[in-house]
This record gives sequence, C-alpha cells and structure tokens, in this order.
Amino acid sequence: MGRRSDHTREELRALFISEGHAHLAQVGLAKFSGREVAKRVGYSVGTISNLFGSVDGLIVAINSRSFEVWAQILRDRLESADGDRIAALVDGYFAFAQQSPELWSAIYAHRLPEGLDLPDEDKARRAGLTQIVEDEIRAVLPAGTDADLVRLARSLVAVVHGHCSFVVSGSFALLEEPDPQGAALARVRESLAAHGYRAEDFRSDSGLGDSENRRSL
Amino acid sequence: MGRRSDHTREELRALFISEGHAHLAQVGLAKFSGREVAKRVGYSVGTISNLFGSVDGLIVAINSRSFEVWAQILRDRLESADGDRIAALVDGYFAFAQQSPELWSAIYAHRLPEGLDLPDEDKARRAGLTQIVEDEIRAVLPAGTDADLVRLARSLVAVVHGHCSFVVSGSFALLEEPDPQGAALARVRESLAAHGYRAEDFRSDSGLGDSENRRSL
DNA sequence: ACCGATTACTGAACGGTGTTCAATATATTT
DNA sequence: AAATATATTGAACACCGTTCAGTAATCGGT
Repeated sequence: MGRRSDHTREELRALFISEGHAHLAQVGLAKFSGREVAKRVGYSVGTISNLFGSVDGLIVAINSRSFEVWAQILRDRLESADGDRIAALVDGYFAFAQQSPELWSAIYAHRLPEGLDLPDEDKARRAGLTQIVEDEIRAVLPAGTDADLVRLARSLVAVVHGHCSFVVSGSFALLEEPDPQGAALARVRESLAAHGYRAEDFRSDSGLGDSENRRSL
Repeated sequence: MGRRSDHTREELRALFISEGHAHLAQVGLAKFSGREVAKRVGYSVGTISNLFGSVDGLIVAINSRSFEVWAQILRDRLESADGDRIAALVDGYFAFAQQSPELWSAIYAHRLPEGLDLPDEDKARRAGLTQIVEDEIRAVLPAGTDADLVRLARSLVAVVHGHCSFVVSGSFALLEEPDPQGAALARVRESLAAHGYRAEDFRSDSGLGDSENRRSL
C-alpha cells in the first residue's frame, strides 16, 4: 500500500494518542508497545516514527494528554466543591492517580533519553495543572511577592505528589497509613497555616490526617 | 559448558546485583539489559531466571541494594551533623537521589508485574531507611502515641520525596525554584512546628526555602 | 486530460530484548 | 566406578523499536 491520506497529519496524531492512551492505561508503561498501538489504529509500524519521531515521542504526547484529563478533573472538583477548595484540589490530585494508576505513574516513570527534552508545546499543555493550584493558593494567602507565592504553590504540589507517589507505587512507607490523602491534606494545611492562611470556614474535614492537624493546633 | 559451581548461589546473586547495580546507574531503567549484566558477570542469559525468577526480580534486588546504600548515606549525614539533624536527614535524602539519579528513579519507576509483590526479605531491607527517619522524629516531638508518630514521620518522608521527585524528573514544576531542598526542609519544619517541635537550637539554616519559613513564623 | 513530481504510508530487514528448556558437564552419593 | 543429582548453558522463540527503499495516491502544471 502507498499513500492513503484518509486523515490529516493532525487527525492521525490524535488517533495514535487516543488509542495509545487506552493501551497505556491497560498495560502500563513497562508493557507498552508501539507496534500494538499501530495495529489498533490500523496503520503500520513506521508511522509512529513519522509522526512522533520515536515511540518515546508518542509516550510524551500521551502523557501530555493525561495532564489535560487530570487538570479537567481538578476543575470539576473545584466546581462541585463546598467551601473547602484546598481539599478539593488534593482530592482531584489523588482521584486521577487512583482511577488511572498506570497513566499517572507513566507520567513520572517515563524519562526521555539523553539529549532531547520536552517540546515547548508539551510544556504548555502540562502547565495547566500547576496553574490551577497556583490560582487557588493565591486566593487564600495574604498578598506577597508573586514569585514567592508561585514557589510555595509548587512546593505544596510536591507535598501532595509525594504522598500520591507512595500510594500508587505501593511503597511500604504508607502501607500502614489508613488515609494517605488525609495526611497529605493535613501537611498542606499546616504549611498554609504557617504562611497566613485566611481561615474562612474550616468546617468540613475528614480523615485521620486531619485529626493530627486538629489535635496540634 | 555444564555445571561450574565456582560460586555459591548467594555469591552469584551478589555478583549479579553488584554488576547490575553499576549497569543500572550507567544506563537507567529504560535501557537496562539483563543480557548485558549476564555478559559482564560472565554467566549466560538463563542464569538470571534461575537466580531471580526474571529480570524484574533482579531489578527488585538491585533496588533493595540501593535502599541500603541510601540508608547508609543518611546515617553518615546524621553522624557528621551539627545540631540540625532534621536538615541532615533531608540532605541525605536528596544526596542519594542527586548523586545517583538513575538508581533513585529506578526505585520508583519500577513496577513489578501484576500478581507478585515485594518479597518479605526486600521489604525488610528497605524498611531501614524510614526507620532512621522515625527514630529522629520521635526524638524531637513531644511523646504521643507511637502509631501517630510513625504515621507522621512517614508522611514527612513523603513530603521530602515529592520535592525530590520533581527535581530528579526535571519536572518543569520546580524549574523556577532555585532551592527545592530548602523548600522541602521548610515544609517539614512547618509541619513539625505544628506538631510541637522542641526547638532546641535553630541557629544554622540556609536557603530561600527557609526564608519562607522565617518570614512567616 | 494527462503526466511528472511530490507526498504518505508500507513493511521487510535488522539488531536488540526477556523467557524457556533440552542438553551437558561437573559434583555428589552409592 | 557407576549412578544420580545439580548447576549452567545457549539455541530457539516471540516480541520490541528503528530504518528506509519502495510503492501508490495526490497534486501542480500544462
């Protein structure tokens, strides 16, 4: 077979990303197969190299797509949140990781080979997630330099990320923790409090992690 | 060639782990090759399956070895620490990750296939690291239930882990953070303070992360 | 309407991977 | 010394990602 042109290049990329996303969610990064994805899409092996440069390139694109799905989950949780928007953020962070553990861990397990780094387009696609958090943190802390606020927001993302990572990877470190998400939230609240969190309404909280918080404050 | 028996089974395992450790540090998990390790050790392909069940089994053993190296680094830092033992812990955590990024990320990037989970022996080998942290946290907080203390200690490990993960993965999230380790330490101190940290001497601290801390307390 | 030139896609070939398991050569036991 | 048990091999297999000459559809010019 030769030229087909039943899809534009962009449509074809979208097809591979979509099918690849599903495949990655099923089998995980270790067993991910570009050949398999090509077969499912109905195109030949070489097409991946044409479109994405390499299988690594395809995985990068798939992971960027994951970030978009993830960000949308955060927005949904914020939308349907009661007053406690910080809890909603933590909840959204965990939600994606736990409902799609293979997709989530692929994001952090995948390291692109020496030399090339993330295309700018992918950086932009992924920035949305942290942006959401930054905006929420800004709304809840006393005004300071924006640079400091951005740094704190990302540091708090790291706090939640660490807990999430231990849960998904099944690290023994959190095996005995009945409520890792609660613990993450508690740590976030402790740091926010240290930075002058405007307490509004603290009413609804749950989980043992928060009891730590309550006990000591 | 047939039977050789120039090493006991345990010696042979140690050989593969040692050589595999070096190989993993060089090329990273994605390019890790069991065949290559076997060649270096001077044994044939099949030997890995005999000794470790599979290449995944070998990687598990290598990663457990990494935990031991890592724990030793923590102990060294504690030994040569000035008064600030918490900073020493954070420093040790980052030190291993940054001096052996491939080994560190292999620990968390490797997910063992559906079905089998970590052998008890490996769990024990890996527990040493968190044990060190637990002991230090216990020494520095007012006495409470030991269960709560263990959970808090591990949660704090997760806090540091998250920052470390973002650094090693080169995640854009911390690109604008000049001192991620300082940020991790600041978050840990904020949580410790919330739980009644006995402040002893706070004298020597450094880094922007800590300035956040100082400003807000 | 035709015909190069261009483009999109193919898929066999290649070198690599992990796993299996009959064959084999050394140890150990009888 | 013979028989048995054990440790190790390595060819065979089925997969993987990358390459690239080849081919067929489309396009631009006449």
